[in-house]
Amino acid sequence: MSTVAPDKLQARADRKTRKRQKKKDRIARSAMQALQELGYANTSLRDIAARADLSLGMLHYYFEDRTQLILHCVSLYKAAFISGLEEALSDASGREPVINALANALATSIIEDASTHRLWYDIRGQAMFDPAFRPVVADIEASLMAVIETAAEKTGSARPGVGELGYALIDGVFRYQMQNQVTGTPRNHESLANEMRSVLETLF
Amino acid sequence: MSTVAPDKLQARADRKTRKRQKKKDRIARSAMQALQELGYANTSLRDIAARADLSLGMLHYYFEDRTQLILHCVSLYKAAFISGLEEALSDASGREPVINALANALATSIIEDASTHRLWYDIRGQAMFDPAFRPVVADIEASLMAVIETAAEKTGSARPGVGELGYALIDGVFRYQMQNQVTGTPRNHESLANEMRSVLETLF
DNA sequence: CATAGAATCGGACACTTGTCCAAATTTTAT
DNA sequence: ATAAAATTTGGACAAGTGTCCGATTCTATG
Repeated sequence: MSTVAPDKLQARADRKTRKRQKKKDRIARSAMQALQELGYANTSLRDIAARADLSLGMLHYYFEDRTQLILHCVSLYKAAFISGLEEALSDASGREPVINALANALATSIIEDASTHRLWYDIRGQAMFDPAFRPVVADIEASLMAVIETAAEKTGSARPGVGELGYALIDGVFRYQMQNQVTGTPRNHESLANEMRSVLETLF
Repeated sequence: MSTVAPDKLQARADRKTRKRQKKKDRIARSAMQALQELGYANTSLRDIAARADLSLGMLHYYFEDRTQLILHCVSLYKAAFISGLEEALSDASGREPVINALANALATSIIEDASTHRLWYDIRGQAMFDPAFRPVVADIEASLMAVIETAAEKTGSARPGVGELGYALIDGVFRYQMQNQVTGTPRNHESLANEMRSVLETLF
């Protein structure tokens, strides 16, 4: 029947699915624009399609439904933010340098990606009501705790549970900084980093 | 024309508006049930009407629109939660008692009113996208910072900005505790209070 | 008791939503 | 070049939304 070897067929199918993945990523990145601006509750598929210059049917062709599309967007957030933190941390060693690296990376992200984080907090809140979002949220939070944990180890202040508690504390400050950045009182990098540094000093 | 004295008329009008306020409160308290369960994005006026045994027109008769109704609900949250904290704090004096009172009050509220706080965090998140919610949110947050501030004074550890930073830190832990309570791993009062106490010890 | 005004109801209204599909177009494989 | 498959389109569709209003019932006032 088939005129080509099975492994050829396999490779071909793989190429297809990889290409499809890339396309999904591109669509999701476009969708992010609308989601970041309008928020989960106020963004319709038509908003996304319009801002991304895509037809409505396309979204359904690449994503099963609205939830799957948003979930994909959140995964992209995770990849970008977490790997940025890990990189910043990997370059540092010694207590003060590690604290500085973390504080600086967080402050930079507040200034550059405030509206991305705003969307993240929106989705995390939705997960409190819609269980469909919980696995992705739990996954991201676990990664963030792991980042805190390695930072704690690098500063020689690793205690049991420091990842979990540290995440909650840092997140509280980080979210509040984001809120001020978005709703009225933006601060500069130095001010944000200083505040975060003082928190990390008492944590580690 | 009028056969009664003007102050009589005034008193009558006042009684009317007071009665109307009470009714609005009662409706809002009923609406809370639906909102707490379904969240801001997934609660329609029909959900509210059904669960509160009210007609759809009633909601429009007492509240200008959906936003006003939800805003009223959030105000009720503020009144209940903040006054509870203030009361708990007013009974205590001396460093350890104050820290204990605050930690206990917060832990109790996590256990008893987890889904109310879940709604609060939902609304606070909405405020990041819809400016209509920001004044109420800012008002509540200011009250919470004031509570932290007085607690700091009572423990003799008042520094400039302790209310703001303290709020961000405590809120981070409080929200995370709420999340665990709601999505899977509920803890008992002692465990919650202990964690919060250790945070307050380092803050104050 | 009569009656004006408030309170309540149930449904109409215009609009938006997510989902889906048949047809048209483009890409790929033979 | 031709057939087959993948992609893209534009719109249809039903369900759900907030808002609003005429008709009805209740309540208090004279």
